[in-house]
Amino acid sequence: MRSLGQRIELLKVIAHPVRIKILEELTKGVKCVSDFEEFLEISQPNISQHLSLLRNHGIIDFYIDGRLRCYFLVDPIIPDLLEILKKDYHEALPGPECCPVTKKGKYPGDRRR
Amino acid sequence: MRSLGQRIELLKVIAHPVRIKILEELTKGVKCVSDFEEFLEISQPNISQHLSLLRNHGIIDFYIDGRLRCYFLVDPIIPDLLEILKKDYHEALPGPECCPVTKKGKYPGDRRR
DNA sequence: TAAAAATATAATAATATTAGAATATATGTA
DNA sequence: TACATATATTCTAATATTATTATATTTTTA
Repeated sequence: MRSLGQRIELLKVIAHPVRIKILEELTKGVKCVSDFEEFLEISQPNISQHLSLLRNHGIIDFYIDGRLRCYFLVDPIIPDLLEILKKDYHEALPGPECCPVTKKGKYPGDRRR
Repeated sequence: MRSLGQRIELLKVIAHPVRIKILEELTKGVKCVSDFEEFLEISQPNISQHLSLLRNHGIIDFYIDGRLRCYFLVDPIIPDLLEILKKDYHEALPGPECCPVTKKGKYPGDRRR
């Protein structure tokens, strides 16, 4: 199982608008850097930086085709994670029924709120 | 559906060791602040700060019981997300079969790597 | 009503993340 | 071999996040 540290790392890496867009594109298939330049409105060096970060974390990889670098997804958690993030959840979780027990709770009076 | 911005916000909020521990505890049930003090090795004000952040994002809420604040989970995506993060994925995603098409790709030579 | 317990808020200093600018590298082509 | 194309790397300034410290608020209890 991923350690706590690894889970945090993964979340931090994904939690950026450019990087999540990159990953969403890659779930559809291989893309080279200049493909990304078409729809990400940031500079080429910046795109490369984000791609490197994703690669250093083992989330994506690439193969070389001439002077192109073709990136693709490697980490299988990514599609699942992206899917859940897009899913609609209508109901909030049910609140605690009544007087649930916290360690210090004694509930001497009425519960408020 | 959650907007891109909302998805990023959510990920950023969760991507912190203390906050993810708080959320994992809350999937088990209600906890008050001093319950958290027992197993998080950080100061009380710091715990409060993290709880406030989670609350401001609508991820948790609390009710008041005397001088206790009893926190509980509200956002239904959280248990699903935490579960996926812990799940074991053995295999990497299958790499691109052969010569997948990127916009600029012409594959004149051999594919390397 | 004064003291204590439980928790929150505010200000700040330390640290991490980010984008931008300049430059470098590698490969294909004229 | 010189040039153009595709992409990466390095350094830096701006910004955001974090933990710490001190203090405030609210509620119960003596």
